[in-house]
Amino acid sequence: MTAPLHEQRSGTSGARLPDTQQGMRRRNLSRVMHTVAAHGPLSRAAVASRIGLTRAAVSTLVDELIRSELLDELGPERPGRVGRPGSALAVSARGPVGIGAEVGVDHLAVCAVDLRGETRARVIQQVGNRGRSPEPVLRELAALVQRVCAEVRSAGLSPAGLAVAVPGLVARDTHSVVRAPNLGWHDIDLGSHLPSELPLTVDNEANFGALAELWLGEGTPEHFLHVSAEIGVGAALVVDGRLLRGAHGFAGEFGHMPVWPGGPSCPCGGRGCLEQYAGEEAVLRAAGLEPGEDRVGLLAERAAAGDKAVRRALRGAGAALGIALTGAVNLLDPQAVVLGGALSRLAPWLLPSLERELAGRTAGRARGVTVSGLGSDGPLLGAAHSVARAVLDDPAGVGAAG
Amino acid sequence: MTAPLHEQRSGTSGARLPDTQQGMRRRNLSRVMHTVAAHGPLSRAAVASRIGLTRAAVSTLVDELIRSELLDELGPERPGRVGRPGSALAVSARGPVGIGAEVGVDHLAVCAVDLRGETRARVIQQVGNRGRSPEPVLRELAALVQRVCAEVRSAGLSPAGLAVAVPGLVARDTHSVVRAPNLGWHDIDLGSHLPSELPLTVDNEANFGALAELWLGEGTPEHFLHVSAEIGVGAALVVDGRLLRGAHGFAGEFGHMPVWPGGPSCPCGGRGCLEQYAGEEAVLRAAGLEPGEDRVGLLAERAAAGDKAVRRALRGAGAALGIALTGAVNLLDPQAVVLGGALSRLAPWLLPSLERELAGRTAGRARGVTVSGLGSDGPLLGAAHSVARAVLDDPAGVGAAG
DNA sequence: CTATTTCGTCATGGCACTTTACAAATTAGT
DNA sequence: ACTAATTTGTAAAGTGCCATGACGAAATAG
Repeated sequence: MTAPLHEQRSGTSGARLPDTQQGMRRRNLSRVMHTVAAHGPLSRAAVASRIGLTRAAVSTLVDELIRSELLDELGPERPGRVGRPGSALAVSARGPVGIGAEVGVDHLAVCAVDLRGETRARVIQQVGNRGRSPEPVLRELAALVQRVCAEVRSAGLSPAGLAVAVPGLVARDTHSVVRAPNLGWHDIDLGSHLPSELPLTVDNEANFGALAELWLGEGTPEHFLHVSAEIGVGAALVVDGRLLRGAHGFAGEFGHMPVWPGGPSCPCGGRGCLEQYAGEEAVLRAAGLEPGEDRVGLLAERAAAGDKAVRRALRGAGAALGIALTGAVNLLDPQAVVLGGALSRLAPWLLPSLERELAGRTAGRARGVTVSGLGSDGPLLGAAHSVARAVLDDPAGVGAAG
Repeated sequence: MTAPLHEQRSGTSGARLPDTQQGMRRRNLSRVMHTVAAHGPLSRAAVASRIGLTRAAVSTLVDELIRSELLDELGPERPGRVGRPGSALAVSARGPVGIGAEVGVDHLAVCAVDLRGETRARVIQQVGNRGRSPEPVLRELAALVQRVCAEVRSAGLSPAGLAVAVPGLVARDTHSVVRAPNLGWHDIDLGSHLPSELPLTVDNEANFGALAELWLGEGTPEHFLHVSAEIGVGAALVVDGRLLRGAHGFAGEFGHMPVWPGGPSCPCGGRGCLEQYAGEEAVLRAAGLEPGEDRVGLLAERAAAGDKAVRRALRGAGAALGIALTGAVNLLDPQAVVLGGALSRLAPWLLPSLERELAGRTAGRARGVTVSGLGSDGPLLGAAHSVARAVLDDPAGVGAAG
């Protein structure tokens, strides 16, 4: 039948991690948590049959998770079927929470999400951060984080980690913002400016936005391309439910796909990059608008009002996006393409020309282009959820502390 | 009793495979095999310290592998250091072998590779397959496979599986060639035309070529983009040592990246696709040559001889490749770009213009472009090695049969 | 020639899951 | 209403796998 042949897991040679019984236990604890989190209240027996372990084994796993306050026993299920009713288990609402933070060009935001995925606290502060030096911005952010932490702690929750979304490139596996053109930051190590009592993660906002789409989006598949535009145009590729980060963590530079290789030159050194057609500045210029405060809102408003120049500008941007997406779709064969961030607000006017280019150039092999329902909340929610999911991925790591 | 294990190690929700002690054992057997295969003859103690298990545990694992004829005990190592010398272990040269096969446009090839990576048998047959119907071609291929199997069996080896590389699209997790334009095949199920006593894998030749590069290439990283051109232009992306196959298994359609979106129209429905500039036909036309027998050889010969038109054509193709690669590199941030297949023979004349475009458009962020040393052997070797590596990945699956 | 180091193995023990058995709680059937 | 059937959760015994600690074997160092 279907041969297992190709299933090479970790690519290549040599020393992978050893497999010990403790590791096995940890992975099984994680499986129980994920299963309960994903499929609502479930009895021990239901969990057992879902993950393929015996009821007895699941019982001991569940005991441990309940003792760690990661699972709650809700009591007997309403029967309905023959046999003794199971006792419903649910992910605890009073366990650890993930803290997500976002540094935007004109705002700071922090929120807390529990293991069930519920947002338990949230603060947004409008600030013009463009060109401001990092220290005061991060001091303010740290204060907001402390406020949210205090709030959730008083509700009996314990912050398990902090994830920060920034509009710029972050070096892989570090806390360093290599460059964030819209903030004017270069080589800033967030680790030294933020509270150090929480495990810290720093990543690009587009990456967190894509993860939010994966985890929270309605019917989002496990393999998709997420395109978002705030000021630049970013993309994030999710493969098999995992983010593709690239060798240096810089994957997703969609803004500099060549669209018309002979076109206007771009600060990146290239010519005719996507950003020259679909970037915020380019669209504003093509629409004949002055850069102002809420630029995206302005575009959406004018387009909705029927402004010819604006509509033409957005059609052009959509076409450029379509051409760039053609390349990406041909190369990556994603199950879906999702437009997020500012693009989702402008989608009604972008989509027609975008889909025309994409469909025309891929001759029916086109994948559906969908629009994110998360709006501008994606990165913040993705950051917070990434921490919560890290707990689900290794419950023992947190349970030990508790 | 080969389990159809579906080894999805998704990062996300729900029911992954359970972790049992048997699974642990299997994974540790695999680790031992991989370690010995990758790092030459090794003593039990050396393996133990490399993979993090105790000497005692490794001893039992090794015993089992020796009984299965997957490892050989070579005897005491030459000392040199203080202490009792270890007993060298090596991957067996008389265990299972992987059978690789290739259906080319003008040849058929089959080879056998043992667990050490040595090629133990090999047959090539020149045949013009273009436009020939699948049945006779596959009958011939099956005969070659039988010949190679007989040959290795008489040498005491046992074929563990068959992997076939085809120049076309293969539906994910099937044995079906969806379309192979250069052969003129559509929806052909290879499973029903090939010997069924061996576990079968069918995949695109570009994919196998990339895997060969990963496994056999000198200093090939775990994250790279492999571009190969035979008739079309294909690409394969390796991430973390694993092939990115896409939602439907069609990832890597590099030939239809838009390069000059207003350019000549392409059978795919688009305009100005890469294939219109760097595809074999396009290059021959631009060079003013007639399509003939060994077209790539002809191009290389004329270019080497200084033929102006040919050189100009190749410069153009290189530039188009560079533009298309710019997009891919920006999007994927690979550690390297490798040119394989026909491109490696033509590299001397393609590279200058290719690198000029790539470097210019990525402003120093360019990754090195390297040329594969495997030449046209890549796909065949990749196929055979994929079977051999599948054995290393799950020694228990084969050992049970032996 | 002895002390030291390292290797491979054996016996013992602990840990994680399975098997088997059983009591508890519900529905189905008479 | 009462029994049979079914399902759940738990407990006790069993199995498999690796860790620990001890030992003899085989080399080097002094």
